[in-house]
Amino acid sequence: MKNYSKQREAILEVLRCTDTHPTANWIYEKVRETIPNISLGTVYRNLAQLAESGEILSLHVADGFEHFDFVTAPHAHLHCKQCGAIIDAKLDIEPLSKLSNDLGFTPQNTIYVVYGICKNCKQ
Amino acid sequence: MKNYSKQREAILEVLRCTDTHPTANWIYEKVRETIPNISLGTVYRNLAQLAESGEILSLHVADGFEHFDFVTAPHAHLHCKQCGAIIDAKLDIEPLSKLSNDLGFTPQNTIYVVYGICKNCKQ
DNA sequence: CCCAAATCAGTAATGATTACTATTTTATTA
DNA sequence: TAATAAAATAGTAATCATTACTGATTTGGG
Repeated sequence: MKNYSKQREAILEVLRCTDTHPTANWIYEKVRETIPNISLGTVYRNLAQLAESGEILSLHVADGFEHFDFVTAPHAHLHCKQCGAIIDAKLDIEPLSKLSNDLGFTPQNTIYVVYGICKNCKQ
Repeated sequence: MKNYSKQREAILEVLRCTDTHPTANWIYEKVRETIPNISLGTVYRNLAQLAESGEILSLHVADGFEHFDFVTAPHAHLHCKQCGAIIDAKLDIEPLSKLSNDLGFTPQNTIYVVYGICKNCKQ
């Protein structure tokens, strides 16, 4: 059902080696350094597939871009409204996925996004 | 700085009277019933302004649409990957924004999205 | 080696959102 | 009430992240 591809491997590798939360286009530019003729569509398709299978996390914040995260363990994302940075934060509360059972909802994963202003932008 | 407009009033009224989490276009269609020649751009502009001022909540989930919520108090959103429904859920944990973080981040509001499958779609 | 399914590169199309402009509305002051 | 500037609007055009499509290439199992 799911075959190996060196493109997908390279995409995962790029994501593994960054601590930011890049967009598809950023990853595309990065992967092009090793696979110059890779297609942007290929990047999108593989990212969607990896997110679907739970290997990576897809993150939608209020900047109009889809962001990706190699870390799938529950954690919070602090999104600076000014500079656009997405900062990881430890989650020292119980994940929400435990809560939603009384509604008959089967949770798969939870995204926490805190909007605000980061340290740098505040001065 | 901010003047009254009957268009903004109508947009807020539509949002106040729905328990779903509509998109700009859905709100546009609804407001057109009372203001037939309102412009879609006007709906977008006012929703952005209302979200910016904190009167409503802007919600980005993995369906490519921006959704809006009249309820600004912290609560979780259960998003069904199958039918696309967004269901409100009580938040019986301490909101993330209250948590002190040593990252120097100034939180303004937090969005909680739980992805999964809803009761109906599960059968 | 052979074949079917999966994946790809390259390109075109989609469509939610934003930008632009000339006109109208609002709030204030005289 | 009239005059004025700022804010908001309708209508339309432009943007651009993402998706869809197509014919070629790669993968994996027998």
